[in-house]
Amino acid sequence: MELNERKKRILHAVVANHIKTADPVGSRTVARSYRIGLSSATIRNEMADLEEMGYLKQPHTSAGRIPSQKGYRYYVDHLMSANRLTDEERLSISRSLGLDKMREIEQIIANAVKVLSSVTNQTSLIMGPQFKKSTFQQMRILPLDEKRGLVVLITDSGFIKNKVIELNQSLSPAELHQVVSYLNQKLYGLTIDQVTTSLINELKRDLFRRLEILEQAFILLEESLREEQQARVFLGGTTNILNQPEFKSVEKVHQMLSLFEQESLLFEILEKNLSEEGIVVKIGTENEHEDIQECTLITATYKINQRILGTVGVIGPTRMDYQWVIAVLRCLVDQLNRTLSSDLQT
Amino acid sequence: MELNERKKRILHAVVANHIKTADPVGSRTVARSYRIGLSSATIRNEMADLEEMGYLKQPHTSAGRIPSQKGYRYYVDHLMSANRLTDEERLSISRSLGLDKMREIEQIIANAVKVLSSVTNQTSLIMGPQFKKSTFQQMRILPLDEKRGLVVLITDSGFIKNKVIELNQSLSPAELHQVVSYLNQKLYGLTIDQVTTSLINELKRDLFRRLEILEQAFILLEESLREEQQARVFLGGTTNILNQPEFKSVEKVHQMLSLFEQESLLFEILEKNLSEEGIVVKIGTENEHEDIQECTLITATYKINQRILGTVGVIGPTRMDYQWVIAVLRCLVDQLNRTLSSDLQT
DNA sequence: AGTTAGCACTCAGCATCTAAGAGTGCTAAG
DNA sequence: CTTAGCACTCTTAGATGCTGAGTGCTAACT
Repeated sequence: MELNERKKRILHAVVANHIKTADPVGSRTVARSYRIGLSSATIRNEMADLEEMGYLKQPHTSAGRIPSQKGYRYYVDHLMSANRLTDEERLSISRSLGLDKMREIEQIIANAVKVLSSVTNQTSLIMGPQFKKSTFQQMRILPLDEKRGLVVLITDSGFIKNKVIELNQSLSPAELHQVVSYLNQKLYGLTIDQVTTSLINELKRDLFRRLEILEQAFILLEESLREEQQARVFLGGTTNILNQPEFKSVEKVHQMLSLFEQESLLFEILEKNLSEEGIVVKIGTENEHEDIQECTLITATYKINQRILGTVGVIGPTRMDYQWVIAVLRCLVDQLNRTLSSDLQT
Repeated sequence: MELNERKKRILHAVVANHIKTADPVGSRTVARSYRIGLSSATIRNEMADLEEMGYLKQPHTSAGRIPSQKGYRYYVDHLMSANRLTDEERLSISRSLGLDKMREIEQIIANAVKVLSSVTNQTSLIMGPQFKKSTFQQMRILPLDEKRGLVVLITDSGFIKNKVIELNQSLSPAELHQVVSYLNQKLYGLTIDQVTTSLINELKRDLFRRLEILEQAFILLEESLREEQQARVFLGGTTNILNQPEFKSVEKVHQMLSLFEQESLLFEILEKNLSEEGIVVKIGTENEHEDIQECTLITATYKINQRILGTVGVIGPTRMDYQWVIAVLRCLVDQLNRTLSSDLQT
């Protein structure tokens, strides 16, 4: 089953050429452009072999060959050289990320996705940091007037959530302070999804006398738990797919764009790759979701202080410049990780 | 220049029919479907007149007529009956808005745009409430630890902004409190865009001794001023334009979608209509921005406590179901206004 | 054995053509 | 003023033919 050297070179040539031109590539093109030193007839025979083995396919009887999904997979796994970016390229990415100027994590994320899509010329998507995976750091209640207060919830990784609540029962500042410090003590260091309803109930029991204010204060926690269970997905360069010749028909565009509008679906797709570290390439039907089985999805995870926060990726037709996209993605994630870990450290 | 009754009816028939079918409508269709009691020949003559007067046009020599921009304008201004929604329709919109369950203004806005696009089957857009038009209500500084504090800025209309700042100089709680109450006193009731740099500088002079902490605290104000000058624009149903036959070519789709990606441009477009109360219909070249001169934009403003907060609108091809869209938009804005004013009142 | 040249064959893409159908404008009669 | 009738125009869809790119096969060559 292993390909000999010559077949590898021919497969490589076909894939590379097709990625560049989007056209089926014929034996003559391979013979001419890549110095293999063989005639087109020989290459024709080899290509016929490769087709039989499933690495190439013909869109119609008398056209050149295009890589099959298996062909792309082999290319990614064995043929493609790891393209390191030049220093200028890295610098340019770094500059447009503008990480030095940003403070808020959402801002950084939203900007990263823009950069990624414009550099790769594909659609890119990034899962915002998962709130429920952040750890509780502290909670404060800030009285606004007699009847209302502001609950502020702070986690590591730069999340601050707040909510105006109504204080049905007026507590003295001292009492309020007592409640809050009790909560802080109990919750410190837990991740948000460890703050289960049962834990909340337990705390409620302990503090039964201040139940009413607790009720209100915990609405924030519970709502956060519910709403933010699905972190936001940021999209960039959705219109880039329109530049790809494989999306010249309006129906296909429609299909993709409708998918892009369903944030929850995108989230599911990205979440699948949350566990694996490093870069993951899913080609065609390797993707579970039906609507993207004609696409390739390349993802990587980004971290803060060694903890995986979310997934960032690029989606496009299976004919994609794998080398370039992977190199860019790697560079971007590197920089993200570094900045997030140093800057937002608490 | 005034159209006689018969011409009006014919124009009405042509516009209504074309809105429904997207095809050019011929004299025979008008004669048949609408009980005008005239033969197609007579109607042909009248249509020729209407064309000469600029209300209709022919896409090519031997096709039916389609309304010109002027024709649509006349339809909207004089022919269209104000379509009141049925109670079920109003209820259905109300339910899907789910205003009773929402708390945060951004959430309400983001949901409203979804509802609007799905009900009208067009792309809809809504300008988030303009932060700079909200009035300052109070500011607090919440010490987190020795070196850091959380600045919280609260306006009416439900805005809460916050930011972690570093306190270079440790102030005693009492001093901090003093600074903060001074600021609150000075700023209360001002809109954010009245908090100009010169005012800030003035305050700085007054408080020169606490300059350093002020410096940090005001970063929040200044950044808010800058960043949020452009409120967010929320989009819904961007792919709906793909259902419209006028967007069957990929280039046009590309043009529109690229426009949709430029938030700042959308903002400008919406901002133009911020001053006018009620529903504004801009047809074709009545829009200033070039890229939407083949479209119609219908907008309305929404308010909180009598103050205009932002603009919500629907965009689509000039062939649009004006009656329906206007009715829906009116209903939606009504409900928004009512909920915002009662719920978020402070 | 493996490689290569040559040749017949296939097929998408493009342009050209035709027929059908829809709709108009004009004219003359009601 | 209205209408029937007719010639004319123009789009659309389907059919036809041509061209170029590319293949598969065979036979000759190394």
